[in-house]
Formats: sequence, C-alpha cells, structure tokens
Amino acid sequence: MPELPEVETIARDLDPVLRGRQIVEVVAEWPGALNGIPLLSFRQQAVGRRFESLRRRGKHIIAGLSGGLALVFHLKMTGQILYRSRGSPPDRFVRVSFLLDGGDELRFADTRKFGRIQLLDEAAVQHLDESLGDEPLGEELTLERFAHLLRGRSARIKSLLLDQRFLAGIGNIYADEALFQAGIHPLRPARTLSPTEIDRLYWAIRQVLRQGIENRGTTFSSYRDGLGEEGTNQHWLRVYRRHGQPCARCGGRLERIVVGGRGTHFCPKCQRGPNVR
DNA sequence: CAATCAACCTGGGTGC
DNA sequence: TGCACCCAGGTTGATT
Repeated sequence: MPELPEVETIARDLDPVLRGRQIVEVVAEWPGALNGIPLLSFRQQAVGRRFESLRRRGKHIIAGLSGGLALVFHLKMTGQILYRSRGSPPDRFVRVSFLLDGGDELRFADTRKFGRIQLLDEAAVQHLDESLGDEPLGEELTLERFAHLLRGRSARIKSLLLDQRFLAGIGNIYADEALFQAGIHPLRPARTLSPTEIDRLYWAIRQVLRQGIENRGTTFSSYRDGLGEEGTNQHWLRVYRRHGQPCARCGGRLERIVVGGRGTHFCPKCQRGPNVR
C-alpha cells in the first residue's frame, strides 16, 4: 500500500503534531519490528529524545530526533503510523508504541510484520539516502536526466519504475497508472522508448503521484494516513486492479499479467506491446 | 546487468 | 460454518 503519495501524506500529517514532542517510553508488542535491535537497547537510545523534524525519502519516513539520531520507518505492505491522543481506543495489529510527553501516543501497526523501525545515526541516514534513486517529484529529476537514466537499460520499464535505486518511491499502483497514462506497455525494454514516450512517461509519473498526494493516498485495505483516515485515490485509478473492466480511454478490456512477480494492469490497445511496431 | 523465485508474515476473499 | 486455496501495496538475497 504505502507508496510515495501515501508515505508523503503520513509525513505531512505527523510533522506538526510530533515536532518538539519527547519520547517517554517505547512499548513493543512485537520487538521484531525493531530491525534486530534488542528492545532494551532501542528504548535506552530513544527515550528522552525529542522529535525535531519529519520527512519522507522514497518510501521511508525519517524522523529526526534530538542528539543526532533518527527513527526511520518503512511500512512495506501493511504498515501504519498512527498518531493517537491520550486515551484513544486501541488499534489492531499495533507492534510498537512510542509514548509521548503529555500522554499522546505514536503507534506503529502492521498486520503482516514486514515493516521495520530503525534507529540510525547521521552517517547511516546518509548511506540510506545514497542507496536510493532520485525523488520522482524532486527538482533534480529533469526530463533530460530521466532520459539519461533510461538510456541503455534493457530491463522492462515496469520493473525499472519499481526499482528504488532507479527512482525512489514508486510502487505497483502508481507504476501501472503512470504507464497507462503515458500509453506505454509495461513489458517494453526501457531503452526502446522514443523521446516522445520518455516525455509522456516523465510527466505521467509526476501527474499520478501528485494526484495521489492530493487525494491523500490510495486505500484498498490497510492504508491509513497519520490520523487513521482512509485516502480517496482508489476512486480515481484507471487500470490498477481493474482488469476485465472497460478502458476509460478506448473502451477495450483491461488485462492483468505478471511482470517481475507483480500483478500488472494495463490496456493492450492503448499500451501497445513490446513486439508490436 | 537482467530475470526468476523464495522468503519474510497475516488476513481477506472466493469457491466448494 | 469449515476449509483449501489464491491474492496482496515491498524488499532482499540466492540462483541462473
């Protein structure tokens, strides 16, 4: 669920309510979420620090703490980060809770237990940053740079969009939506895209991600924003999980195939195949 | 560099 | 109701 627009929404929700707040206790129902750090050690390092900043990088949420450490969350498939005021009713599948001064609480919930919380120093945060590709909505990613990144890559374009070392933040939903918007078949080798197609894809990526943010994310099942509310972008998707239904553009039947092990949804008429000239 | 598959986990939906 | 089976928004590491 949580791709760039979802993680961005959560980060924007949490920043104003967490900034300046102090962590007074860490409770772990499932310490496995702490990425191998023993709970006692994790607690010792986190308690007493204050949230100073909150930002998104790719699909990570990086919460800067006083003293130079950062809490780094990755939600994977089903993770949630919920800000709850004192005395709020319990949430399902809470794995780790951060109790804050004043009694409010930050809850990390995750049904599938794939998500992780890391406690990183500045060098490790920098290393994480350098391991990720450009931000798709960042200023540094110009059309020219995007074209340059695609040059010579023989991988299927859909797989490349999902590669976080290529661009950071695109997941399965927005990859399918961007390719539909650009009229490009997901199996096309990246280096075969024409300049026109590269241009269309560049703007399609920005469009679908921005729309996702405007709609506060896509909620199919488990995604919730930082205050536990659902997004509305699922109502605006054109292809994702709509196989069998008519294409909004041509009326043809949308199809589903598997690419790189991921369900992939597209219109075979509007997105011509890699072997079709 | 690229593709496939298994693994990490659990719950929801479907069909019988 | 019960049960087997398939599906899932992500990432990593082994293998070919």
